[in-house]
Amino acid sequence: MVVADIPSAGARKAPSYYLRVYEVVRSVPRGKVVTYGQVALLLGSPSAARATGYALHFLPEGSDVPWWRVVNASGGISLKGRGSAADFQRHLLEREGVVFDREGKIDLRAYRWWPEG
DNA sequence: GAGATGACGGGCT
DNA sequence: AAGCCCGCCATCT
Repeated sequence: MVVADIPSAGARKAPSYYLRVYEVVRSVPRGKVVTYGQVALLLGSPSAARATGYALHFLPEGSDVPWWRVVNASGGISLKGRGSAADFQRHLLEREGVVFDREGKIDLRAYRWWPEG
């Protein structure tokens, strides 16, 4: 499924949770990252981390949403099971200057981004 | 409306 | 440190 296929995408009322996830992710500056749970928190649903990941799951490649700037709470990449995809995300982040440690994780204390600051 | 899904998170072992 | 388990959520069938 692609973003254009999301039922609520054309609704005039409040954007679906998915669309709001995209908005938050789009605001993450280059070289910075946020976690799934963090996005959920910013949207007012502290426990919707899973739904957040599910939302990015539908993102098409040509999207203007920098999905690769979203990592899990451990500072690691969650696209396991999709092997190449995980490597791709890491590549995109490194390209922005994000450094991974030997465990394949990044230092959230240094890269985590919050709105308005 | 019930059951299944998934790029999560936190706690416990 | 690495798994395993269970709770959470928005969505899809």
